[in-house]
Amino acid sequence: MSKVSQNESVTRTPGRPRSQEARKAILESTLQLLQKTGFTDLSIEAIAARAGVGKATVYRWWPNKAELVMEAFVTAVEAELRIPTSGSAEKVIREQMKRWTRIFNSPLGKVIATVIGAGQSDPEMLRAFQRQYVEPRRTEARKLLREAMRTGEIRSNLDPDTILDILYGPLYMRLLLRHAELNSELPGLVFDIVMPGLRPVDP
Amino acid sequence: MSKVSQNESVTRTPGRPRSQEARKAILESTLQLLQKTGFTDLSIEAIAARAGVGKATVYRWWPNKAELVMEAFVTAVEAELRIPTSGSAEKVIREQMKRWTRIFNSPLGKVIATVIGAGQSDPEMLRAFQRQYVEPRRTEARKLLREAMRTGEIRSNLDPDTILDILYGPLYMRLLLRHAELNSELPGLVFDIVMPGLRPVDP
Amino acid sequence: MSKVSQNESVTRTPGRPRSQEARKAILESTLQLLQKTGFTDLSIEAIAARAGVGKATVYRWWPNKAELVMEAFVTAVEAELRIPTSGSAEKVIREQMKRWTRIFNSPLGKVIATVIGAGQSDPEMLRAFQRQYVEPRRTEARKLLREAMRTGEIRSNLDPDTILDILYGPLYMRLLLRHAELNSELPGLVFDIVMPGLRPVDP
Amino acid sequence: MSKVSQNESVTRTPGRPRSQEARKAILESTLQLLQKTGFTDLSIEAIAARAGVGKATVYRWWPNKAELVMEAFVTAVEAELRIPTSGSAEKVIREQMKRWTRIFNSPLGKVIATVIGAGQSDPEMLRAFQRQYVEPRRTEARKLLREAMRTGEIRSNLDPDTILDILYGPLYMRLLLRHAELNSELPGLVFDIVMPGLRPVDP
DNA sequence: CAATAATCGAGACGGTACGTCACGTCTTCTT
DNA sequence: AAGAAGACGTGACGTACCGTCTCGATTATTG
Repeated sequence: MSKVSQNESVTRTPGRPRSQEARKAILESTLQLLQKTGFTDLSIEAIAARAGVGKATVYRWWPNKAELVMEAFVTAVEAELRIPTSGSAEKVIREQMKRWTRIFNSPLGKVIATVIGAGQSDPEMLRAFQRQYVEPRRTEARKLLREAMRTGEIRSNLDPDTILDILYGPLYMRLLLRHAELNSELPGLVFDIVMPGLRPVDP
Repeated sequence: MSKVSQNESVTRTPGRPRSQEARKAILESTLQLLQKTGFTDLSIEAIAARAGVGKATVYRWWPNKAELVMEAFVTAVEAELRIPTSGSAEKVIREQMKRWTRIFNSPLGKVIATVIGAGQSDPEMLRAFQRQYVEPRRTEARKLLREAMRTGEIRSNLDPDTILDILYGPLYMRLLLRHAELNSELPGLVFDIVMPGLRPVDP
Repeated sequence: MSKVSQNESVTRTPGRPRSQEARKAILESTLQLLQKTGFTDLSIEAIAARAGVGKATVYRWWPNKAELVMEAFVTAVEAELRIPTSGSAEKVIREQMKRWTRIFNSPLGKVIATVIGAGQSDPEMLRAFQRQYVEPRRTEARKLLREAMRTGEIRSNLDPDTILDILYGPLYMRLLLRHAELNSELPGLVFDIVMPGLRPVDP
Repeated sequence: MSKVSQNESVTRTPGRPRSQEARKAILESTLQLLQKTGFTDLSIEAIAARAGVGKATVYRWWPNKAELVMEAFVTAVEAELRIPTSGSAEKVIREQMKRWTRIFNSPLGKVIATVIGAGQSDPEMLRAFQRQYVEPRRTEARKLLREAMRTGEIRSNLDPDTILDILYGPLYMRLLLRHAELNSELPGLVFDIVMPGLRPVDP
């Protein structure tokens, strides 16, 4: 029995290790440039230049612009991914919708819109977006709804995903189509209209 | 009195008139290439080549890729823009949602998603999309809803745009995020959940 | 019978014609950079930049650096390619050797050495060098020697090319190996040593 | 008395000694790649990879590609550098010229041409070539010629270097310009033409 | 019916960014 | 210390499109 760290032996790869400074600088300048130029006009050349990094270093670690933007985006969003509060499903969802309305109106909202937009020409990007952003939140939200169904807070014969799409759809639609303002009152209005349809029919 | 074309003061400009063959060929190849490559990878160079047209001819009539795509899109969508049926608001909207679900699943759906996607990096494009596609339909739909409010079919203290966003939001969300299937049952499910919240409270 | 220029009908190709300004600027900056940096360090990027020309314009007309350098070289050398004087073979060759000694010591000499040097790693370049530079001069020189053989000025059982290699070999050797000075006296020294072996044995 | 290594003051540096396997592998793969790709396309990256060696190991011992190639070249040529036979100057030189004709036609000839070619863009390389290859042989050849002048075998008022350039010039010229074949008969032809000019005038 | 004028195709132009390759240097662990 | 492995910033490669610009040819209206 030795003091060798068990099977967590990290087995360092040989060679010079990846520079964390470079990685961070790249992700940061990606995010900054993304906010001012949009996805299409965003060039790897400019990202590398602003990060003080060789272009090859970018290509060494990210296969294309989409993956790089996704990682930059996820890194920025990470803190926001959790559903923080607890309480009745109704209260939690209401607050969560308000929170995302604020996020959609912040610079991050522009990035989210850009990522979804880019995903329309880049299936890989859209898949990454689903996997890293949509699905984690959906999973938590579905759990919340199922629990609410069990307790009788909402009707139990509904598909959780459909409910979520009805609640969040208006927010995304206004984020992406910009046909109407995405103001702080919208979540409340939406909720008030939708809620009656969710409650059990007979008290 | 001369053979001047009557009073329909067309004031033909001198010089060779615009070639309608070229115009059609350009719009058609734009649409075709758009469906197979997405907006970003769509190049004017390729459009002109496929249309058998000089590049300058494209640039003479459309200022940029976005406008060209918009015109190609609107030309293709034109027939679908009207709300055809009449009857109770409930019935009309229900059918209209089903109809758009079908369109979203057709090749045209891909084009719509592409146009919205491109709009995220190109404000001009998004504005053209709103003006030429969203607004005409909204206007008709708003009228329909206001009439239904007047007759007491739905509650009168609601914002028509919010209602429309709740109904169509899930469709657009699935079109753009592709996180779940956009099948023919969705409109019914959405409608059944939302409708109770729209009806007048006390019978 | 019309005044149509016969079959010399130039049949212009369609499209914008090649820019002669660009062509000249490229050849000139090639020559200038070649003299200061050598072949290896000569970059198409730098040539294009100095010529105020797009890189693609260079690549449109020359497949690689070697061909470009060859054309620049030949353009510069063109005026020197003729054997100008006439008289006895002995006198003509003697003067020609002196002339090339001067050329080898001029900036053009550096270019010639560079071209031959580059040819060692680039067979295509060497072939172009032979075709465009060596062979034209050889042809004239061979003719001169054959005439001198006919008149009995030099022995008739010798291979003209061998004679030329003996006479010019020392010049090229010093140009390329730089092991000894290539001064103005060398041609005379070489000529005096070689000449006895060229004259008919018995008068 | 200590375990100090005796008086054979080799003063070994501390640390791991240089790997002779690595050195040989590098020189060998340099030579092999040189024969198949030419100097320009020869990359340190490829040499190191083929030798199974880290790039830094190459750079630790050779400052640049030119020096590395020179050492590889000299190592290969070393055995050929001596003038082996003795006898009359005429006979020795005649045989030496034949010998180099054979060498020039062997794979080594390609390497020599490559080295001279590379030297045209790399003064350092040319200097190394002179120092390590040209000069040693010249020194011996000059001595031979001066002895022949002393014995009256050849005229004494000639510059040995000029003579050598006349004799070897044609060989180098054909090696480098490839305008004519460098066959085994050439040395004899050259020698027969040049020799009369070397012999004393009056018998 | 010629002159004028705008459009057409073709394709060259000066640019910008692409994604790749090798450079020569560096940082890690191993020998 | 020297080794291999391999990441680093740098810079040129050759390519693809950008949007603009000449060309000659074509097709209309105007004098």
